[in-house]
Amino acid sequence: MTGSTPPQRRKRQLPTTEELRIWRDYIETAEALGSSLAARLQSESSLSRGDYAVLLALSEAPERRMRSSELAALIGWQRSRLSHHLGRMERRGLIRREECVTDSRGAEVVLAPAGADAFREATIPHLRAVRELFVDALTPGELAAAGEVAAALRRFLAR
Amino acid sequence: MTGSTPPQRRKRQLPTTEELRIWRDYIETAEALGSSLAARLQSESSLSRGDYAVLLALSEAPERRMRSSELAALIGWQRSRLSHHLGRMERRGLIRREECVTDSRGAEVVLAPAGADAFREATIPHLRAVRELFVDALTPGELAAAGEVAAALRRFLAR
DNA sequence: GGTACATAATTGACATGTCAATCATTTGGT
DNA sequence: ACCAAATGATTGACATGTCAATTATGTACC
Repeated sequence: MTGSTPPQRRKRQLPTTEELRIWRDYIETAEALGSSLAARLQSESSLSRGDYAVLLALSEAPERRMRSSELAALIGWQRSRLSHHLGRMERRGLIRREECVTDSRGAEVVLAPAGADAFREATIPHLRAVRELFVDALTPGELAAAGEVAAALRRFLAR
Repeated sequence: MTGSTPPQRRKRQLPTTEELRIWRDYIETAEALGSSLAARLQSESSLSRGDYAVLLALSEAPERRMRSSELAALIGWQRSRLSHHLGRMERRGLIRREECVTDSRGAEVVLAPAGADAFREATIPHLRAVRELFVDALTPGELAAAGEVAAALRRFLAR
């Protein structure tokens, strides 16, 4: 050690108490919201948030099918996470996996009828929950601010 | 069905496309930030975010000990989650559990020396990560807005 | 055409989280 | 004092998530 670090320098490296308070508020609130939403989804539809994300992506995909790694990228999951989750969903009959014609390493994930049904039934309750837990809690200005904050964080993270 | 729902009515119940976009942005960004932070903590210190939350609370508690359910309430966990987690932390020597003198149903969680060490070593890297991933991504105005949004959501959720 | 490397996806081991059930103790009402 | 209900905490079963290793196939290049 060649000398002590002056306080000004430390302040540039580490968050202030106030910044830290906001961070904790931010992340804990988002996590609490996430679990509330997951609990409502679970109780109202027998789908988990993960199931819902997968089924939503497949519902919107052309032919209701998608390459496994595209799907992973689209919903932002690690491939191994998706693979495990698809295994569970396949056992429940929500999706099927088929070999890919153009690349025999690849797999295509296909929305199964039971998956489409489950998704359709879950949609309205899920959207209602988003409104009740998130949208209704914020003024229009706060909502817009939330969007800007998320966008800024996302840009920075993807940088 | 007695008739179709007029659009005005649906709009009051379900989020608009734009509101939904903001919701997804909000929750996915927070989750991505959470896992980035967890990954950095893990690689720089051998503590998980859960470990860190428990050790932080204990570090700040008088006598560095706390009743198990107080701890759960403080960090916002279900008791069973805490119980499982404490079991794992106890096996690693980070905390100890002692019987409570005033209530023999209860347990007290005590910060163990190894836990205090691990926490101390993890703190600086963790705070640095918070700054680099969160604080540095936002302007002062955005930071304040993030705080207000979190507060509003929290008030509404706790209502 | 064969070898090295990259890519797609799965697997196994294990950490983490949720839910419902359980157990022991305390508390409140009579 | 007694019993019923509430409380504190743990447990078991199982769903979910991460990491590193593995398998199989494609691609580049000499």
